[in-house]
Amino acid sequence: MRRAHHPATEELSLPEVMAALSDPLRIGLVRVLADGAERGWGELRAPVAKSTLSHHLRVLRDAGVTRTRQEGTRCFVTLRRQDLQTRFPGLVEALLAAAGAEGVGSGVHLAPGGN
Amino acid sequence: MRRAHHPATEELSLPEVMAALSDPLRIGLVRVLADGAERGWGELRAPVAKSTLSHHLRVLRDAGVTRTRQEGTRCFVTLRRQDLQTRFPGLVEALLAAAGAEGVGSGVHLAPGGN
DNA sequence: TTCGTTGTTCGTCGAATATCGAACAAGCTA
DNA sequence: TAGCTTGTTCGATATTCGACGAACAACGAA
Repeated sequence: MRRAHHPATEELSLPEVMAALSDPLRIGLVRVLADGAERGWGELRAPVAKSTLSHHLRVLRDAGVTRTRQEGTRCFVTLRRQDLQTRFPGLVEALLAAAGAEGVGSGVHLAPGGN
Repeated sequence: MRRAHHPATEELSLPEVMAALSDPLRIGLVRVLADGAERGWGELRAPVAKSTLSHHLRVLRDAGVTRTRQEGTRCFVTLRRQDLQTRFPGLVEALLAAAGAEGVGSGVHLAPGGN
C-alpha cells in the first residue's frame, strides 16, 4: 500500500478529468461522494471485484477528482470538490445534476450499515 | 459517404458525451464550433491526418455532440449546443470555459481564408 | 510471532482507441 | 465519360482500458 500520488490543484488536466468522469461506475462513485463527506473504502459498494474498484478509485485519484487518506490499514476517500470548482467551475455540478437526472452510476452505493 | 447517424436528444448518453469530450483534439473542435456557426469540414485544421480527423468528428457525431449536414460532396458541422444544454445543463458551458482558460485543444483552428 | 483485515499491485485477457496511409465512393466539372 | 474534390472507410499497428483472480504488503489484534 504505497502512498498514493495526488496532483496539485494547478496540475489538474481537463482531458484527464473528463476521461475519469466518463465511466458510469466512476460517475457513481462521485455521486456517492457528492455530499462532501469522507467515506471509508469499505463503505463503497459497486458491482465489480475489489481489484476493479481499486482501479477505478485510482483513476479518480490520479486525475485529481478524489483524495485518499490512509489511516492504519484503512482508506478514506473524499471528493476534491473545491479544487475542481476552482479549476473547472461548474463542471462537477453540471455532471452531478445530469447524472442524477439520468440515474447514471446508480449501481454504486454505500454499505447499508454505514460499515 | 453513407449518411451519418445522429442520436436523438433523448438518446444522448452522459458517459458517452463525457468520453467524447475527453480528448484534447475533440475539445478543440468543440471550441472552434462554440460560436454556433456552421463550419465546413475543409475549414477545420488540426495536426492529424484527415482520416484521423474524420474519426474524431465521427466520435463527436455519434455521441450527439455535433451534427453533420451533407451538401453535395461537402460536409458542414455544427455543435448541438441546445440539445446538450437540454439534457446536460451547463456541461458544455463549463467545459468551454475551462478549456478556454487552459488552452486545451488550441491545436485546432479554422482555415485562415475561411476556406 | 502469527493471524486476520484491508486495499494495492500483478499478470492476463478481450475490447476499445488513436493514428496513419491507401483505397474507395459520391458528387461536381470539364 | 473522364477527371477532380471531398470525406469516409479499410486494414494495420500500437496503446490503453476495464475486468478478473491471485499474490502481496501494511497494519492491528490475538
